[in-house]
Order: sequence, then structure tokens, then C-alpha cells
Amino acid sequence: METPEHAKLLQFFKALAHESRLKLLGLVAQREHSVQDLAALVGLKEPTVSHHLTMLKNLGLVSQRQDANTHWYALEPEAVANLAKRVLSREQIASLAADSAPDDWQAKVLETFVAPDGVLKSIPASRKKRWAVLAWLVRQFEDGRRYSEAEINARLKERHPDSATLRREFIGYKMMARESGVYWRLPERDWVSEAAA
Amino acid sequence: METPEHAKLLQFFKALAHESRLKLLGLVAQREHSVQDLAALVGLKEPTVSHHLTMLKNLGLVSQRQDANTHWYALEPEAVANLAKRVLSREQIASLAADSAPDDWQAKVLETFVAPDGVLKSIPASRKKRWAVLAWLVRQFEDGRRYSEAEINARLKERHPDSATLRREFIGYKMMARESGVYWRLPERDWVSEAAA
DNA sequence: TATCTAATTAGATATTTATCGAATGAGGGA
DNA sequence: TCCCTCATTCGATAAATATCTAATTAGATA
Repeated sequence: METPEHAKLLQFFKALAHESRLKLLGLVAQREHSVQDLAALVGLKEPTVSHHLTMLKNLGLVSQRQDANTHWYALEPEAVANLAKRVLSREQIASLAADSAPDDWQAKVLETFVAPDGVLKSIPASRKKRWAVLAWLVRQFEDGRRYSEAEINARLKERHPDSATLRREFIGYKMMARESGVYWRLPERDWVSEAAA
Repeated sequence: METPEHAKLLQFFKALAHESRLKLLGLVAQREHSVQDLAALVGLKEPTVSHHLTMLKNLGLVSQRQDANTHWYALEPEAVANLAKRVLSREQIASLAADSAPDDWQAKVLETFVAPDGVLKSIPASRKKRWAVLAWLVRQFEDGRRYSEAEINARLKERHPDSATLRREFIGYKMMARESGVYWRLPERDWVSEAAA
């Protein structure tokens, strides 16, 4: 489940999320500088500047060359541009969410409300948790197939006595649709947004 | 001396320099989410998420609309793109250094090495400090005018007995040029780079 | 009105990260 | 070789910022 891509982007932002480092980048963007110069220019001690520069160098944002024992640092302009480009697209940003763990939460809700034998202990009061339980329930119906109200009720009764409420909630949460007494599942993409009221 | 432009850029990087906020941005990039949802999805408590969202909202990175007492957050894609674009150009980055205060440092060096009456207490040993003192000295010669070695020596002797060393250093640091016994100042842009050896 | 839910604000604590002084390493000269 | 300069690494302290619980605000509904 490793996503070094995300990790690198995070590193990039962290690197730039500090005033001193932005100033250092600005200075080396103008021309090469030695560590000593930079320390004087930004008003920090050399070890501190060295530390920041190492961080920037590891990310490839600055280059370093050595002349005698003076180390000259300069900007690596393409690297900055390349990394910056990544944040431009909405898709890139959306992909950042990949690490999230919604299933953990949902699993915990189900553990709380569903007994080991599969019977609902109670119907959660809070919208979000009720949604989680209903999502679990509705997935036990076949997608694409059409059910009569009686069928629905029969199945739901295996989980909880108040099948009428559950059936009504399926409609309310837009997990199912109904027409003249016939029910069917709606595509998940329309209700996983957890919107309903 | 305020530069809100830089400040905003810094804020932008700080906002994105945190794993939780990147995840939140990723989630709201996919679709609208409530605070509760987001808290569950990233595994944090609601106040924490609320805090992060406020930060993102203040920067204009996310939008917020309210339906009953549920607050829906979504990505503001253009804002992200616009801010990200700023880091693309080298000039932008170079401008980040504007806040640096080299003059403070130079003033301190001069205070250390120059007595109140304008006489040099000593010639600094370290390259950088020596540069600072020489820069101060060379600026006391007229730009464009040509000086004989005798003139140079006479003027320098008012500052320090070892005029020969100072004169030689002017050449070494490329602050002055010499041709057949005549000296003149070189443009500052060629030696403010503090490069010389 | 009393109550429920969602969100925010406030205040305290924990974690992360910057900074410094001191010690160490490395490269040239005298 | 000894010394001098520049830079880095190490270890400890200081500053910034994330996170939580508890309390508060606001909207909706019975």
C-alpha cells in the first residue's frame, strides 16, 4: 500500500513550508552562494542553514558543487517546476486521498450494530451510521434485479423486525428506487456521496 | 516592508505541508463532503478536521456551503492551480529572497572592524568579512574616475597603515582594475556576488 | 420549549521541527 | 606538519503546530 509519489509531494510541500527555506531558495535562484554567505544573508547560523540546504538538496531542488572546502549551492530550476506542475491537476489532488481508510470506520460501525449472527441490534440514530448500516444491507440485494415489496420485507426481517423503516430508508437514501410496488438497487456512485437528508 | 505576496505563498505551502490536509484536499477533490464524513475518512476527530478545513478555506483552496447544520466542503480547483503556477518561474522564486537583510549583517561587521573615527581596527581574516570591509572602502572612491597608485595609497592610509594589502585586495576581489599604474573602480554588479577567491 | 445533531471554538497536551553551540571532518596553504 | 577556514554532524533546547476533550453555537424538529 506504499505510495512514494504522495510521500514525495508531501516532502516537497514541507520543504517549501518554511520561511527560511523559501528565502534560501530565493537566494540560490539569483546566483550560486556558499553556506557562509547564505547564513549571513538570512540571519541564521551555519549549521542551521546547512541543515536546510541538505533537505533541499535531497529533494533535488538545489544543486551543490564543491570548490576547495567551499560548497556552492544553486537552484535546480527544472526540479522546482516539475514538482510544482504535479499539483496543477485536480486528478492529482484527488489521488492524494488514496491513503484514507473509510472501511475501517464502516467496519467499526457494523461491529457495533450488527450481532455476530447478522441480526441488527438496533438502527443507528445518527445519519452517518445509519447510512453505513443501510449500505451494508442494500449490498445484500442483487444489483439489476427487481424485487417485490414482499421480497424486500422478507429479507429485511432476517436482519431487523422493523423492515418497513429500513425499506423506506433505502428510498430516502436513494439506495433503491420504487415504481408501482417494484424495487431495485440504484448505482452506488449515486449514493456513496452520503448526501441524502 | 510588507510583502503579502510572499506571505500568502508561504501560507499556501504550509497548508499543503501536512498529510491530513493533503488527504482532506484529495477527498474534497472527488466530491463534496461533510465534516463528519471527512473525520471518519481520515481518522481524526471533528474539531481537528474543522480546524484544517478552516485553514484551507481561508486560503480559498476549498469552498463551503451549508445545508441545515451540515457543512459541505468542496475543492476550489482553480485556486489550487493558480497558486501552484506561481512557483513555476525562477523569477518568482528569486523574488522570495527580497526579505533578506544583508545590510544588517554588513553593518555589524563594520561596527566591529571600524572605529568611530573611521580607522580600521584590523583587516578581517575571514573572506566574507574582509569582503564587507573592502566593499565599504572601495565605495569611498569615485566611480568612473582614474586614480594613481599614490593617490590610492594616500587615501587608504587614512583608514589603515597597510595600504598595500588593501590595494591588492581590491584587485583580488575584482572591485578595482589596474593598467600601467592607473586604478579605477569596477561595476558593483561584478563583485557583489561575493564569489572571488 | 426542549431536544437532537452537526459544527465550531477554547484550552490543554503532545508531537514535530527549527535552532543553536560544540565537536568533528575535510581541504588547502605556511 | 600544524594551522586555518568552511562545512557538516551531533545532541540538547526552544518554538511551532496538531490533536484531543469539553464547552458552545446554530439549525431543525418534535
